[in-house]
Amino acid sequence: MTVTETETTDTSADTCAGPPQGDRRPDGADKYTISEVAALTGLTAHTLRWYERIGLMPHIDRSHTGQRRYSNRDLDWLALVGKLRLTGMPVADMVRYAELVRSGDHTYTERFELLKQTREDVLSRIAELQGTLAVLDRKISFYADAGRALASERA
Amino acid sequence: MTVTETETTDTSADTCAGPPQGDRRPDGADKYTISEVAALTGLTAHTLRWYERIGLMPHIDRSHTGQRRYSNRDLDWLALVGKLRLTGMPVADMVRYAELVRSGDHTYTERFELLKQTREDVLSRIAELQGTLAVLDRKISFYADAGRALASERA
DNA sequence: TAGAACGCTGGAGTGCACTCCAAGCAAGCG
DNA sequence: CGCTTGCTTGGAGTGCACTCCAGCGTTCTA
Repeated sequence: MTVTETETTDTSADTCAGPPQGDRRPDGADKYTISEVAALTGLTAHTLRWYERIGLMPHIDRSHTGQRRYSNRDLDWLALVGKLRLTGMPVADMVRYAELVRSGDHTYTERFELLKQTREDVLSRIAELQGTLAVLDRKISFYADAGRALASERA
Repeated sequence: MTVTETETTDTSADTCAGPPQGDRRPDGADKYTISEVAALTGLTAHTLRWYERIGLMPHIDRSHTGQRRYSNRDLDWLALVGKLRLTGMPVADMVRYAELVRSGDHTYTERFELLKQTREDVLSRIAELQGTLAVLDRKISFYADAGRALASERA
């Protein structure tokens, strides 16, 4: 048996997290221009082309005149990339992940490790941010008290 | 009444969060060279000088030969800056905050607002990261399942 | 007192993630 | 047909946050 999926069935599940980017065309009629994808993803056309150049995107279908035509599959991939970007993962690492996906099923373990590592990173980043919240709250309440003191002084 | 503190009594409280950067000299004997401060904060000497240049640090005391001599107060400030940096606040905003502190007590409200905004930003960043965790976990369990399937196939 | 180690300055360089530019082709419209 | 709009390319430019360099002076250790 071979697990017949390369980031398709589960990336479409991925999109259930994130903004309700609903306006998609049905599969088979899924041909988006670069500017449509830009509007859908919030990335610029420049960035989309750049992602392709650096190998973060698979090669995108072209129209008979050579213009890019993105598919729902591409949109799914971009949604995942968007999530990974939010984790703070460097672009180079995302490119590495993309390469693993392109290389086929035998890279499952490596992808698994990469994602687990990313998960750890996210967890510690959250902890870090919660640490800053504590400091922020202490300072905020200091200034709130100072404000109250000043107000009562004026009264 | 005037609240007689300019980021001193409460920044020393701030340091209770963060790594146990204990090896401090007592007040009065608190003169640190730039490389000591670098070791204490994890910043490079370059960065410390740069922080000063851009106005993120107050002017640091100098020895009779013109070398920087940092005080405990400076260390406290650096601890706060470190925390703000962890929030992802841009350096320009930290400089703005530093300017407010230098300008005196009448900027309390503005500092308060800035910190509250930062707090909001941190909160939404945490939420964002938790969103990415959901996606990561889904993908990780996909690969874990795939790994199990492959293993049972070999059995 | 020699030499290593540390510190000073202004300014240039680095790496990342875009971001923009110029020049040109292609499609749609009045 | 001309005009606008959208897309193409390789390569150059931008902004941020450092990071390093050259050339010099100072301070510590043997």
